[in-house]
Amino acid sequence: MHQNIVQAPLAPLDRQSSLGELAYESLKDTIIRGQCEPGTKLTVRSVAQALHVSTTPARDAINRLIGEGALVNLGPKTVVVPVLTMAVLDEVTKIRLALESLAAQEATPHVSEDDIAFLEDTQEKLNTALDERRYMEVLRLNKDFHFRIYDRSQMPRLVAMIESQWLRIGPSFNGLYPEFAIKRQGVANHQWALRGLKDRDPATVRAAIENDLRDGYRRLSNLVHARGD
Amino acid sequence: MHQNIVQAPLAPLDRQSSLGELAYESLKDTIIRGQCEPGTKLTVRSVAQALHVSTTPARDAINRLIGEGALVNLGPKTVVVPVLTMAVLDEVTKIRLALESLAAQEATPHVSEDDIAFLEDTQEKLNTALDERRYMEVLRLNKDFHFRIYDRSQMPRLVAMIESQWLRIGPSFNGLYPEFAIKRQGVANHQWALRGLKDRDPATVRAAIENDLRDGYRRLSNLVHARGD
DNA sequence: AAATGTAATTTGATGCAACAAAAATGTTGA
DNA sequence: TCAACATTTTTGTTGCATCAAATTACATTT
Repeated sequence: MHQNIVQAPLAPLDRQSSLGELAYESLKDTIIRGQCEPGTKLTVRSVAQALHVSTTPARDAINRLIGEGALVNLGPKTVVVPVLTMAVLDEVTKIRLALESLAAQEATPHVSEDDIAFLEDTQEKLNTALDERRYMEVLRLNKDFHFRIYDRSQMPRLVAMIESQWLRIGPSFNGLYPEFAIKRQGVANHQWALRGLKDRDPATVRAAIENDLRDGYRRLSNLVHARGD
Repeated sequence: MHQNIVQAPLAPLDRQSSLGELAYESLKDTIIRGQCEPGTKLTVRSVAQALHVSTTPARDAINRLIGEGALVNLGPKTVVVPVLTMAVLDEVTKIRLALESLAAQEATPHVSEDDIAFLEDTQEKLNTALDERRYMEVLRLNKDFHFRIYDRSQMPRLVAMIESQWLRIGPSFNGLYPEFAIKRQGVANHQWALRGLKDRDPATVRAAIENDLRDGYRRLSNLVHARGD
């Protein structure tokens, strides 16, 4: 029995860079969107078939995602999209607090007028999307907001590490409860961060981001608890 | 012209788990020991030949190490052991401060009597090795000391992230200047950390580890600067 | 000599087949 | 009905041939 795990939301795989790279991007995108229900088994051959490539690029993509923690190796022949447990959420949150507050703090001196304009624009769109209950877009805009700041830290390795932490949490919620991921309270934190950026005050930006993460943690931990029924 | 890049210090590759896993461990060990001079090109075929495996496991190992940042992809067909620049050292140090201070702090409440005994024993051996100028062993013992603490944080993902930061710095010094990596001042920091662990005072342990990292940073940055001649 | 163009070689990527390990399935016996 | 066993299928791993791209070596010209 061949499970067709990954089919609908696949990019057509235009040929630009290597197939392994494209397979990785496509698979990652599918996972981060929550299109693969956590717990779903992934096999080399099913991924290869879904992406219309041979086993080698599929294997590469899976291995890479395992390395990032976006997939986990349960048994000897079972890789799955991990189900977020309370223990993992706690650990990832602590890691995120350490990394993202560092990025926010380091970014502050390097934020330009253009960055501020982009962030204000993004926040406005975010508010609109929130009003109109377009939650998937809210998630995307929220990510844009955060990473525009982090990018300015000029610490590319740090940004990559932060991304892989988001990749650990996203799959369990983005597809299932997008409406819970962001709420009104997040807006206040973003405004607070924007104020800190304009004032070029790293401590304020840091505090605002930390508060944003803590708020998010509370909502997510409620969901994890609720799921235990 | 076939450069035999990785030859002497290769483990014989006994067959226990997958070849890819063994190739990864062997190659990683070679790199971390500084046996591959930074800047050295690695090719799939040369690694495969050195490890007496086919190209597939060799490719897997290289890809995995690229993912971890232990190897970098310069050109389209050139992966090298990265040469540590000042920019990278600065970034990695900031990341390490964030991650390792978190690990030290979280570990403190979970440290047992056995852990303390191990740490004191390790520190004693470290002092001896330092006196007898067995610097490679000093490096190993220093790593044992730090990671025994970090392990107790009960945050396995965090520990893995810390390890990959060590992997970014080690290759450029362990093989070249092992005598500079640890000095007397490190001893005081370790004793300070031990005191904090015995008192179960997370703030002290955290401060001691941070100080240890900062001392290490000063020494390493001197080396990086000196190398610019 | 230095620059330039061309041929030979090296190299990563990719697909594929074979194999052994592990699951899944089916069957038997109580 | 369920547990234990045997069989079939699935699956990751590994090695290898092929191909196109990239690098290197070399010859030619200025």
